[in-house]
Amino acid sequence: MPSSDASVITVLVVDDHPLLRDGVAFVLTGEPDMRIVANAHDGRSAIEAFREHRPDVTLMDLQLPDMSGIDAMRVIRSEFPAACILILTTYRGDVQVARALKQGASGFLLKDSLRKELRDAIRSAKAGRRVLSPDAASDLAGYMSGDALSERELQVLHSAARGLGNKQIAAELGVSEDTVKSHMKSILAKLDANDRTHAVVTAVKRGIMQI
Amino acid sequence: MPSSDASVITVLVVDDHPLLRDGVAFVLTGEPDMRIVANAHDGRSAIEAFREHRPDVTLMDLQLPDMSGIDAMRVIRSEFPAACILILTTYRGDVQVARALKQGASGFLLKDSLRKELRDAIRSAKAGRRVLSPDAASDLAGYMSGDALSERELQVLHSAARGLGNKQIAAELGVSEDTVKSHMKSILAKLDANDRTHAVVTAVKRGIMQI
DNA sequence: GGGGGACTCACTCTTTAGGGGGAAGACATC
DNA sequence: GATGTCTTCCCCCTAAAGAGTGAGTCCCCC
Repeated sequence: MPSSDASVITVLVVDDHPLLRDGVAFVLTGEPDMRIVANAHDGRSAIEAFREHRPDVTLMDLQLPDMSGIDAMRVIRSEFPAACILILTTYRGDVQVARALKQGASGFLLKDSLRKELRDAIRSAKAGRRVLSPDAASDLAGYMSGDALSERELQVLHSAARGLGNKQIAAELGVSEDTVKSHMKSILAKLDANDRTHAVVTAVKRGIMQI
Repeated sequence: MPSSDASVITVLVVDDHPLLRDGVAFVLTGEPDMRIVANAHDGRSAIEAFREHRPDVTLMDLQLPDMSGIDAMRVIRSEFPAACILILTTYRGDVQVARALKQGASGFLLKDSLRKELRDAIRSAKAGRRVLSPDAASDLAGYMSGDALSERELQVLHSAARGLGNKQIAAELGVSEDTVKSHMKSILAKLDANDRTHAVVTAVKRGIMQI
């Protein structure tokens, strides 16, 4: 999906914060080899904007009002498998980043990236290279290597965060209370948490879970 | 503390995200009556920048790497009581906003404010008016009217979020375990939570607490 | 085929959490 | 003075959580 002018990288910016979009615009202003062709503030408009403009590079926030950036990316890449999408993330150590990379993101950038990093990232993405913010990359390595919670454990923790007791969680998941307790023990051990409250907080801090 | 040119509003931007600072710069570029005289990425440099430039209006993020925006504001206003400081906040319903207003902030703006809102807010602040983002104002009213947690209750909840049990919290606060239990009962009632885990999650969701 | 997770369930045990009620002093407000 | 909230503390009780230990079935990978 080339742009109309082969020498210019066309960019779509997807973020729900106008000021951040303006910041990107500011950084890219004056760069002769890139041009913002569209902005979007949510997932739906991002998908529409992509269909209309076929940008070379899309900067996509993970947190959008209507859907996650990952879902928007999935839709776009299902239609345009060659779409080049860079994830913008606010928080260091966001576990979503790993999921996004698995699903074809071209890389990710912390929102507190410097101007040069942003410009370099866009050019690298256009060139087909994977782009990883150095700061974020170390975090990624951190929780990739660390004890990851299993799917079932995540389900248990999510239910616990909703204020459910072990018995209620067991009913919800269709298992025995002992099983839930067993999962919870693993969770506490993996997260090095003192109790379920601490576990939820730790998981949120590490980006393992969103609340 | 007037600027060198009385017809121009001098602005100091304090935020740890370069892209957001650039966004503000982008929005203010082309406005003949305002000029960014300095940027700062943390509290310390914000205070220094204020001393050096005496801006008419300061845009201050609440979350800074080295100290809270409120602390930075307090230092600045202790030296320059007439300092005009607008709080920038990312999250709707941030309870910190109420505290900032009490301590002399000129107003607050959500970071997803539109360009016009930002420009208007700066001019209003310079003119001595209080500025409240409409969206944020309703949130403010919401948790002002709702069952607010007392200081002590917040302390208990914070300790609980760190994985402490009632006994440990009691030791930390220098009170009896029964007192902590009593506070926790109030917390659960006020937040309509099933247990402490749910209470922490609810408090974070409502912006009452940060983790 | 063996090792290692993940998921499941069971048992016992101690500690903790949470619900109920009551009460007192400090302090501000009306 | 009365009202109300905050903070502190006490009693009771049941239900729940967490620690320890063991064990069965999967399934994947080496």
